[in-house]
Amino acid sequence: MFPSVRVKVRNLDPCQQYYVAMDVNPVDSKRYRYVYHSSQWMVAGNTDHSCISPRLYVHPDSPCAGETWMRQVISFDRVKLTNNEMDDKGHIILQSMHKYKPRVHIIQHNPHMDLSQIQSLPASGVHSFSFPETEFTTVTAYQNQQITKLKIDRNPFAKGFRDPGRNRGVLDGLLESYPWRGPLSLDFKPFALQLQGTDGFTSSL
Amino acid sequence: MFPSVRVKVRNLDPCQQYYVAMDVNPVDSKRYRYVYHSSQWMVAGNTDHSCISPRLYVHPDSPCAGETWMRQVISFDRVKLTNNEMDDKGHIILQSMHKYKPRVHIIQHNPHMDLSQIQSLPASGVHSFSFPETEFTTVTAYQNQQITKLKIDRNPFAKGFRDPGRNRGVLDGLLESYPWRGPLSLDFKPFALQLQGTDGFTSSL
DNA sequence: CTTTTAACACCTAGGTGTAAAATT
DNA sequence: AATTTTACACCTAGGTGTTAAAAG
Repeated sequence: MFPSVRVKVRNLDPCQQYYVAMDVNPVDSKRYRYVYHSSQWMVAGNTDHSCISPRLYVHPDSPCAGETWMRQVISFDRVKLTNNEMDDKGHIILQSMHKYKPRVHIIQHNPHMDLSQIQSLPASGVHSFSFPETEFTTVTAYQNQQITKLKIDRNPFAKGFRDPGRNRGVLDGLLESYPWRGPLSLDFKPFALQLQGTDGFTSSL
Repeated sequence: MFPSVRVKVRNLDPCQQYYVAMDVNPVDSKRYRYVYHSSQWMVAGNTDHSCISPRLYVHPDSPCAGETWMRQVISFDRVKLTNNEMDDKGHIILQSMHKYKPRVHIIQHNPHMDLSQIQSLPASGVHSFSFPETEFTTVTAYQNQQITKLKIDRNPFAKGFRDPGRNRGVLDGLLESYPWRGPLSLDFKPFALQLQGTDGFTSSL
């Protein structure tokens, strides 16, 4: 998943232990198609079969003290997406041509529970955050050439496809429409959610 | 560090949480030199200055339930050694031309303590194990050609130096003198330490 | 003289988009 | 016709011993 979700969190108890996790929720029950001439995603029908329960990606630094979580940008750059409903590698399962929105969860560590293998969210002690600007549409082949160029330009692993001369102008325009101002900001005080920046965001199924 | 220390552990409380860690202790206060004609390490003097407190490598799966630790071979294949006393990357600091022996520690997770950043062993709740056959001598350049060949043959990252035709006979002899019978075995019952196998073992400083 | 460092070629391991083929 | 899969070249990232130079 690139760009990856990056988050800063505040107002945790420095001495308390927390798990931090991410999942990805459907925005609606619609299937979409991309209309080239208007450069827009349009509703193309309803979701066939409702999906399995969404998988949880637990941040590999978990569990960790609030102090440590707050000191760093929390980056979910190892999250993997798949459209294979039979996936056995723990990847997050999504349906192609659908809209999704990531959620970030701050989970208070309860010493009485063994969370080392958690696969779903506990019933209590969880605060969840999501950011409208991180909504994205899943594809198996790119529909929007601007997204392709954004990825080639920003992802180090795609360096082989950069064309230093020819595409410069295109990229400049791209960076305007996909601002890149740093990590999202979580404030742990309930009802005091605050955004610090935005990330352009796409899936790369 | 190759070969890496690999260990199986038994008789943990399946529901208890444990940290597993490794450190490397000096065997004596002697400096050694390798004598070619007798293919032996000989004492060459005493250690100049006694070292800093040994660094602890905490296994990245920590903390984890006893059940999970027992289900898998615990492999310390990410341990890094250095002779740089000013190292700031958390590597284990050793002096070259000295003898060392790794120790494995099973640390009961105390919910009242934050062990997520432990740098030294707690005063209680620790069981430590070491295996005589894992003793090794540190070098900055290989002294013993058998060790070189063992590493080239067994380490996937050294595949580029394998010579399929010419060295076959030499390697066969090597494998006899450096048995490779699988992971070491830890039994958590005190005073019931039991070895299941042995690892040939060298540093690659 | 012995020991250590640094640049190097050669690997493993795995994250990219591309293009053609396969599927629906 | 639209969507998905597969093989591929091209990267990043980093673990090997070698070799020649440097250090002691």
